[in-house]
Amino acid sequence: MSAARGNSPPRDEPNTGKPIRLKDVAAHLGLSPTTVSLVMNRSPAAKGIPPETQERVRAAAEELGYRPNFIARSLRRQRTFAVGVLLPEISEGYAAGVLGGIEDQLLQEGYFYLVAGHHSKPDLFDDYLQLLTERSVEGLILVNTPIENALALPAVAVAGHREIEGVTNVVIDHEMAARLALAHLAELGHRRIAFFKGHAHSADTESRWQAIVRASADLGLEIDPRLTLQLSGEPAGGEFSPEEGYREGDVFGRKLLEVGTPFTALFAFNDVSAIGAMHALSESGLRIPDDVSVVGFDDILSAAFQNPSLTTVRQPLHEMGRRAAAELLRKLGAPGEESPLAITIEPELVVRDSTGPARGGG
Amino acid sequence: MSAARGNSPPRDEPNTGKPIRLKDVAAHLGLSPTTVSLVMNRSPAAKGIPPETQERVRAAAEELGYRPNFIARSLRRQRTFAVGVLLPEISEGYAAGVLGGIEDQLLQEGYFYLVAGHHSKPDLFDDYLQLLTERSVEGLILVNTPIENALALPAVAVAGHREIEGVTNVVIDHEMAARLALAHLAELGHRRIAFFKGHAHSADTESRWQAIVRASADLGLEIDPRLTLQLSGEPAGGEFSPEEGYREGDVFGRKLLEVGTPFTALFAFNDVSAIGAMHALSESGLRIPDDVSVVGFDDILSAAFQNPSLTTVRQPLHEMGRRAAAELLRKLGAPGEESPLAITIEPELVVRDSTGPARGGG
DNA sequence: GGGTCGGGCTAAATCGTTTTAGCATGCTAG
DNA sequence: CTAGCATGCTAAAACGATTTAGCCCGACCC
Repeated sequence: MSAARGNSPPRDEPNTGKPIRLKDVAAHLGLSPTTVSLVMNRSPAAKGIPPETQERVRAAAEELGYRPNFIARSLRRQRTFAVGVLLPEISEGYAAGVLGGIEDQLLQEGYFYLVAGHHSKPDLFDDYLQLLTERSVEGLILVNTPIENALALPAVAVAGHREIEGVTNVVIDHEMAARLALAHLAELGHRRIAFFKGHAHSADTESRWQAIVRASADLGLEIDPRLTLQLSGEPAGGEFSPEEGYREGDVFGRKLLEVGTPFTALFAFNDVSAIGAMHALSESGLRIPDDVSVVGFDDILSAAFQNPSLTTVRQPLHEMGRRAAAELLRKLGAPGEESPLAITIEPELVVRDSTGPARGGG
Repeated sequence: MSAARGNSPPRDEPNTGKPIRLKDVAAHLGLSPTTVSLVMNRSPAAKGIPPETQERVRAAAEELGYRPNFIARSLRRQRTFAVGVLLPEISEGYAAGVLGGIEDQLLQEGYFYLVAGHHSKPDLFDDYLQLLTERSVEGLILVNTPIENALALPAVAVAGHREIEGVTNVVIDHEMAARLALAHLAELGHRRIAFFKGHAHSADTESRWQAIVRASADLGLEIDPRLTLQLSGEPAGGEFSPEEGYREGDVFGRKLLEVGTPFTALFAFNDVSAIGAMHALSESGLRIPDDVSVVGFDDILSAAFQNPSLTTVRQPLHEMGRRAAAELLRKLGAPGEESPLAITIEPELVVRDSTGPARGGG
């Protein structure tokens, strides 16, 4: 016999053909699938298997290029290491930012995720919830997605609208946001500050406004109702388009001027309305920041590209996504435990060129 | 017996407890799992089952709230209806736009997808490729992701750098892009046009430049080498940051002025460099578009928010994502068939306020 | 009356793992 | 000499579907 030399047949199929199954490794070694499984998973039950055998198994697995089939494993263990993410639309800046953070955290922890964009249509929303559940995701992250009923799975919401039993909300610390922005303006000598309030149906509107009222009081600033305008655009269940917001800011900037009450600064509800207002103001011959300082909210990409660049309160979207994912994984790991109703994230003031010393004031 | 009336026991567990299995439905009906499976899947083999029984099965499934377990089904059928998406980073505008299109197309066709952001690190890239493969994705979409070797799965690349055996590239039609932009400028009377060329290692740079050269010739425009600047920033394997690009555009805008050769229009390589250049130009006292017209490329969100708003060649990112996904699904559906090496997408000229009639020209 | 046919199902194998329960074998202790 | 106990493994039953190969029974044909 010429093939008596090695302990494996002389055929050479390293990576070719079908993937290697656990059974193949076992057969290759003359062991049972059980043993191989035990070793590969470093199961506590493998303590009865001598180190030498374990080494043999691992070497064979490596040599044959064995990759466990995740589907089969999921079926047996009833774990998919996947979570579902529901959001209005990926290409929208807010959601993309948050999703980036979710992604980082999840992949780092060995999870994957399935995303469904419901385009703010409630029926699609239910459908996708159904589909994700069928795919056996272990938990859910809702970004800017209103829900009606309690969910069957552990869930975390970012920019959640309602409070739902068992769903943790990740929200920005509005108190801090208001304090940062107003303290900055106050320091620059501003006393007469105009405000854009958010849309009536946005979750953030009321809490942010309350925070502004409190912070103003703390800083000894008076809020003039004539300088407080409520943005009107009715976001159809979700976000409104940038163009819309921009135009609205433009309109409201003009309205502000029509009021006739003098002011030296504007704290807008978000960056798009701030940018619109900047247009309106500079078209009326006012110079920013010499005549009027403007502060936005969000720190969207274009905030830095404005002329002048926009001072704004940054929502750390990435961080919010990370925290949401981390919290969800914590819930998954500790099913019994109580989980917080809300997680607050600290905003950051980004000072750029749209704010400067008050004109008449200091 | 008091329970002799109905054909099902009087307990009422509609949704409570564990999910319903196929076996449960079968038991409930006194049929075999085989029959139920055949009916539920509308298998051709179910033609032997009388419509009446089929109706009974479907009614029971509905009543019990049966939802097939996707994992089990995937294992048996060796189909996951999932594809993997590799991209540098979600929060980057380009990738988010494309991903939005991918998402729309895939969900519409009943597929889900797993995303992995490799942050332009080649080792992470390989790891994720491995992980996605283990999860049995059926195909891959690479967004702005360079690969070295052929892939084991059907794949489509968006903004692919190299040509790889078996990978279809989705690319923008640079010929058309150049023609649109230059015809627009020519129509406005511009003859002396400055250009920013892309970075040396960007895949688009060369083909777009060639297209510009050809389109110029066709339109009877001369390209002045003194007015042709090559952007220098070396994007470390991926995209460079907006701030960087913006600053670079600023610098190159200034350089352009230093050259001293007169020009009435600038066609930049992308929007961020165009925006930077607009800054530099207006700081030097030139008015846009009265003195100089500027055309960008990409149509990023902030393009519309500039002052003046930027005329630009839009890359339909969403559409590119859609097409990529559609092509991948086609490949999956027709494994043998040859597939195109490239799919070209038509760009669109978005005329805004940064372009106007040439000053001296007439 | 026996063979054939087709209608209406079902048994059992399979997908690739994990996991529970236990089987040989040899050694030691009594 | 045998009970007891490690040691080193394995058989087989899950997980929840799909799918192949038939089975049983009654009707029809000659």
